[in-house]
Amino acid sequence: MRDRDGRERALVEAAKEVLAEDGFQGFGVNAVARRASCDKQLIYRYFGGVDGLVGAIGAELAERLRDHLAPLAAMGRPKSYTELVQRMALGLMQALREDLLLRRIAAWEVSDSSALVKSLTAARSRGMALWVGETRGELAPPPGVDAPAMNALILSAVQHIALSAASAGEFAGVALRDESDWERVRNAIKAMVNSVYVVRS
Amino acid sequence: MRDRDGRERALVEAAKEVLAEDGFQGFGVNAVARRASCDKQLIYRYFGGVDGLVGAIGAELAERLRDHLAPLAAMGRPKSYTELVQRMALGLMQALREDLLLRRIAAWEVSDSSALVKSLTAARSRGMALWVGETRGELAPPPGVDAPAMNALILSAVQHIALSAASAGEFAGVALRDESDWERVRNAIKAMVNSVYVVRS
DNA sequence: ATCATATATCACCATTTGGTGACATCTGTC
DNA sequence: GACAGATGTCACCAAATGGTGATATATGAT
Repeated sequence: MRDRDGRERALVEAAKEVLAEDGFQGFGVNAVARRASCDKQLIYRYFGGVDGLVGAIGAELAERLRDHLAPLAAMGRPKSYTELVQRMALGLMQALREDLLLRRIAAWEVSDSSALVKSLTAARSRGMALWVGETRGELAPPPGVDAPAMNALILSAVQHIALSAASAGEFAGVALRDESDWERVRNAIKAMVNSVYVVRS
Repeated sequence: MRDRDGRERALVEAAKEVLAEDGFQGFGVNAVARRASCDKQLIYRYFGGVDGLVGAIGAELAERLRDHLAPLAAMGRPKSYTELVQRMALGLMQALREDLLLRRIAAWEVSDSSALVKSLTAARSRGMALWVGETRGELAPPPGVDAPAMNALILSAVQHIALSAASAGEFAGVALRDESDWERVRNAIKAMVNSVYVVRS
């Protein structure tokens, strides 16, 4: 037996590269096998087809996301719920900006409802939840706010902005190109989180 | 000459149907021609290829979006900037929920940066801007808020939530299925817009 | 050394895609 | 009616895709 584990890893690696570079549209057994310089038959044998390959990517996904969020954890515990959410939002935005693969997967998620992609969605969710669970501590949202819904909106906004930036360079007339553009977005996000979770008197 | 105009319209109609039903992945000359029950050659002759066909869809898009937003206009002028933005956000959300084609185009926009799709993005933007221009009146955002950036975030959130709902039925652990789920989201959006544009003292 | 098995490659299949050239048919003009 | 241009259909092409059977090659146990 030559090096099965190595082959499998090479295939997963190739799959991630193809997905990142060509997007989910060009994603398939032929492209991946070509990239990995091996026969596509191996994909069927080792992963049972493209589904298994995607599953393998998903398995790494939570960890990958966690790595992106790690620097945030190093900042110490957030002092308030507001700060927690701000970090989460800005952290996710930064991760998406840096990581082409993450963006491609996020785009895939909203473009396809096949079971194939559900596993990816689940993995990403898990990654986020994991991080939140770790850094949340005792912090709780102010009463009278539907925090889960609000956070879903905030994360939605971040995700969509990041995707639009990469594909169109702007959204709703707001440019999303150089660093000053992003500074503007960061400020808007902070302000938004601030006002949403402000303690009313 | 048999009925060129009719053919062209039939082709555009077929293109919209294919795009709505199969998404942009299955979109191509073959599928459209098959759907329109005519030869694909006509697509090349009349539209110069798939690009022209997409362009024709784009041309109808602003109007289509405007139709969706029309009921809102019938509510009379908003009393405050907050109300204006709320209506815009909820209106866009409703439009996306109702209109599969709109969703598919939105998904396409974040998945593909080809010039093909740029025209669609532009058309959609135009449609929104058009409506805002019509109903804005004298209303202005409170000072000290970066309204364009804030609105971009809000619309981003709406758009992504609508897409996630259709493809996954949830986002960030928040269910997006029955009407009570959506009521929850509507309330969160209203609350968000409210707090963001609240007049501080 | 032998033999079964895991590993890897190749050749091939039917199907679909985007695209084009050749041909038939209809229609308005002269 | 004859003719030219517009309109429509058909057949075909090369390329790529997902998928599979047959076959070679290396490895480990006996």
